[in-house]
Amino acid sequence: MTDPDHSPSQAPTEPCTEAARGPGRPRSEASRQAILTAAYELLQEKPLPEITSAALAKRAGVSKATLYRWWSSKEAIVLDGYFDAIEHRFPPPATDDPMADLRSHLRDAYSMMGGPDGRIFASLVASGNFHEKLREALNEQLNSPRCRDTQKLLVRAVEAGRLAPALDLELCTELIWGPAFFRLMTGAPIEDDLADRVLGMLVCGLGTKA
Amino acid sequence: MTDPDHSPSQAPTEPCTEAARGPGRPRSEASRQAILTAAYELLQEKPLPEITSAALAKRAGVSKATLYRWWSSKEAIVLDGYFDAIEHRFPPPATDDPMADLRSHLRDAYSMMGGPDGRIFASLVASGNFHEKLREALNEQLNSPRCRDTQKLLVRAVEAGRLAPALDLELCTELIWGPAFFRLMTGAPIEDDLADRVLGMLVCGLGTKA
DNA sequence: CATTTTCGAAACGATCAGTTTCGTTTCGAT
DNA sequence: ATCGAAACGAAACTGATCGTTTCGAAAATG
Repeated sequence: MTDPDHSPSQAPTEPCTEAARGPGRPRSEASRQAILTAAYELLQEKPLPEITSAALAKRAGVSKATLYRWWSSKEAIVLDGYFDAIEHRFPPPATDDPMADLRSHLRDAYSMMGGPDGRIFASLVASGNFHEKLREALNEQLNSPRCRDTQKLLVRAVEAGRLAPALDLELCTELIWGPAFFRLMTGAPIEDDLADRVLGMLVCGLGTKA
Repeated sequence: MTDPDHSPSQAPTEPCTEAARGPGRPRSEASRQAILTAAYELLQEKPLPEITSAALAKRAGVSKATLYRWWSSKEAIVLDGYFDAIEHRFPPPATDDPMADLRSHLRDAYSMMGGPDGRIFASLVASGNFHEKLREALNEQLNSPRCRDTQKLLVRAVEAGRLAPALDLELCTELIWGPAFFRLMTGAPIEDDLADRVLGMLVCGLGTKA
């Protein structure tokens, strides 16, 4: 019978970041980089389910054996490649104007979501629905940190008296990011001015101004 | 190769409800229903990619040939099964209180999203990322109609003076539905009171009260 | 130089979507 | 009644991809 495999063997996903101390041939750093690069390149060309381990190996110029020696699954490789590529983008702004920072942060995020990396992100999030490991990694390494960034900026705006005190920060974050997720998942484009429009409408509220 | 363009996609989705006109054995309505029911049952048990056509056929008590005689793909079958099951749920409310209607509409939607049907919806939306046909069908037959419902209620609330005039209805809708999509895609639960909290925060806005 | 480990090539076994074949069944039309 | 067109079930069949393994050769360390 089929059983939801869920890797019986504990994942060798442990990619000894540190140099091998023991004797013997050390891991090839060149291959590692080639694999991560190939993964990101392929992600730009096709959604995750259409990326085959064979194509990945071929693009990277390594064998499949090498892939599975260091990663537990195709998903793990591709995710690493994505993280590796986008790791140092969009550091949260930190000027002395909290609202400007918030707007700038949102613009960065929405700009990313609207471009090629957004499509990649969408395909990863979508795949997360079918691979709990993938979803968790995505949440822990991308979504949660980004949401924390947003919340820090929100807190600063509240402290500066620009936003209402006692805000539900988590809900705020979801309202802010919601439209991007909505469009990502429905396939609608994310225009350049969307971030500003979202922020504007959110700050003002839908209600009639008293 | 035989003509790959069997029937233009979604056409066989709506098979003759009436008896077949031409000669020959008419289509088995029992099989059709059994297939749709089986599809919905399987969707409740596992995400779409894990549903095999063989399992679908077995559950419905039909042969795979019958499946593909009437549907063009596994996705089309499953989508039909889902639509068939949820078709007549949650008609948009229409009392004389626009804001109450809006709240009630949102509660219904979020309640669905938070339950088993929401998980199914999530898996379908996620799969839509990898099947353009599926995404389009989902948008046309579910997302767009629901958003139109929301917008109608918004318009009525505006006309009643309960919401600000000249609202960007599309953006409003995305803000309203955004948090549900966000949670659906990150795997976070959707609590019973989320709809009210979203609506409350949206109507008031994040800004400091003037 | 010996040890240890990697690497590439290829093969393996399994699964799945979708198609085809074939013999049987069903029903409308004659 | 009966004929025949089309639907039906069972199962074989395509063609593709998957994760994983095996094996010998290459290479880096001590």
